[in-house]
Amino acid sequence: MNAPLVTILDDEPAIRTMLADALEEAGFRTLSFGRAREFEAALQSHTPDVCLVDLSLPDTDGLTIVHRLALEQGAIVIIVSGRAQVQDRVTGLELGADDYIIKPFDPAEVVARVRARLRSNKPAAQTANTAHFDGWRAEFDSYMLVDDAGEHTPFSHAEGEVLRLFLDSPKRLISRAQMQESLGGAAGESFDRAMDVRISRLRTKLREDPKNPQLIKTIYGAGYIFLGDVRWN
Amino acid sequence: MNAPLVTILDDEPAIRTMLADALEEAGFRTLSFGRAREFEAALQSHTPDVCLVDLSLPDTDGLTIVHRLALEQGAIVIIVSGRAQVQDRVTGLELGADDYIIKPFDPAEVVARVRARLRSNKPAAQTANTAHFDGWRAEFDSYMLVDDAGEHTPFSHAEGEVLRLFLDSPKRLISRAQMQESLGGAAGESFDRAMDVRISRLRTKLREDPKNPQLIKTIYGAGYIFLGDVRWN
DNA sequence: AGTGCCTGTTACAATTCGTTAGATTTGAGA
DNA sequence: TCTCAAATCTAACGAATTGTAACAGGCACT
Repeated sequence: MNAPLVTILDDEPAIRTMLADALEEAGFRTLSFGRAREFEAALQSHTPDVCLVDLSLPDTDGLTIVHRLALEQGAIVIIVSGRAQVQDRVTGLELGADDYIIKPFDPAEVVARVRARLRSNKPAAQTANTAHFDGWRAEFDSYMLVDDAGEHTPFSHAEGEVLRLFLDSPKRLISRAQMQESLGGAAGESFDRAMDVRISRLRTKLREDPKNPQLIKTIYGAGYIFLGDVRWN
Repeated sequence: MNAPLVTILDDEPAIRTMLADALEEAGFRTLSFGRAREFEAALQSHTPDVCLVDLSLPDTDGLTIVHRLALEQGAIVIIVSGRAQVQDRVTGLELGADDYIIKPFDPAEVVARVRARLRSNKPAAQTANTAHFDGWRAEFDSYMLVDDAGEHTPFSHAEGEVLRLFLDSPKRLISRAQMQESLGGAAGESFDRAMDVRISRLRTKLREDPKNPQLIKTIYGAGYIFLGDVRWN
């Protein structure tokens, strides 16, 4: 549970420090780079949660970096650029950037936009504590499930662990082994039975039809898969 | 598989039509509203993928709507506002908005930002996991077969393995040896019997006439061939 | 102690899926 | 066309896996 890491790639030192100061003030960790080469080298050992990228770099075309980061590595990329033309912004976003901020900017807005991206984009970099899916809202602060009609159903800590695991990796098979490891997996003898029971109880609270569950599917001999359009907020 | 639905909430008709035109041109469905009351009424029957919201509305404070949409309904909210102060933007984003676009805007940029939000919210660039063939749809995420009439039939993991093999190589002979290898081919003695049974069960779910199967043909002494116009999606 | 909640354990029911076995189909050769 | 062995189909059985109701211990609060 470290603070999210934000990388800054800009050739102007003044901008780097301005951004770094504002972001660290807001509680983020930062790494700054003036050249694409250094930045790419650092990626070997760090995995940033958000990448701020300036388009006009001395050694590379910024758009190439954006494309590689966003589409190949799946990172959250925010372009911070002096190019203010609409066409620049459109192509930047089309190339996979998640946001496009124009210089000159106010550091407070950058922080707000970084937060907004972290909030909803990648569950891996959790900062949010509420998830929405298929007419449900899961509030991990208050341990509550809320349905369309606003009806509240509490869930326990153990149930929340399973639910969080599902909501972090929707539409992907999660094996029993993974579950045991992620959760309090002191792999006991019949520990897998306990997992079954947790899931059964969670299913009940989600009002799943036992004969035909829509959200939590069992894959015989493999594990479970959570189907649901998850959005963290 | 509908086009994403974008709602527009703005009290100026000119802006509504400008946005609607650009978004529909780009392939989205749109719904426009001039007042918060109408918009909220429409939410009862529609669930938009993205909500564009103007902050200055005649009948309500726009921020209230943003807050409710984002935090309670979990919608993607983009504020489109004439208020250009940094403080407005920060509070808007802080309240849960996913983006903040300042008037006057270029419709092309709005489209690009809507796309960016939809893109990043759909995680795990799905490798094609749904196939269509001869009035059927096979959903490998949810382990469901869906017929023309929309009736759902679940298929098991083992059945899905066979089905996927067929759908990957339609109209081509698949020998038993290939099947054993592709699937969990711990080639036992009577393992081919197991394969028979899998196919038999799959045929039942596809409502094949045992005397005259249309989709899965047996080639005596050679293997099986799947006839069907497969289109992956 | 008493009450209520959480959570693992147990026991049994239900499901999945390979195996078995008998029925049916296929195709080569008479 | 007829015969027969091999190949295939599928109902039925059973081992392994999973679902869940019921029970029990632990913990917090009265």
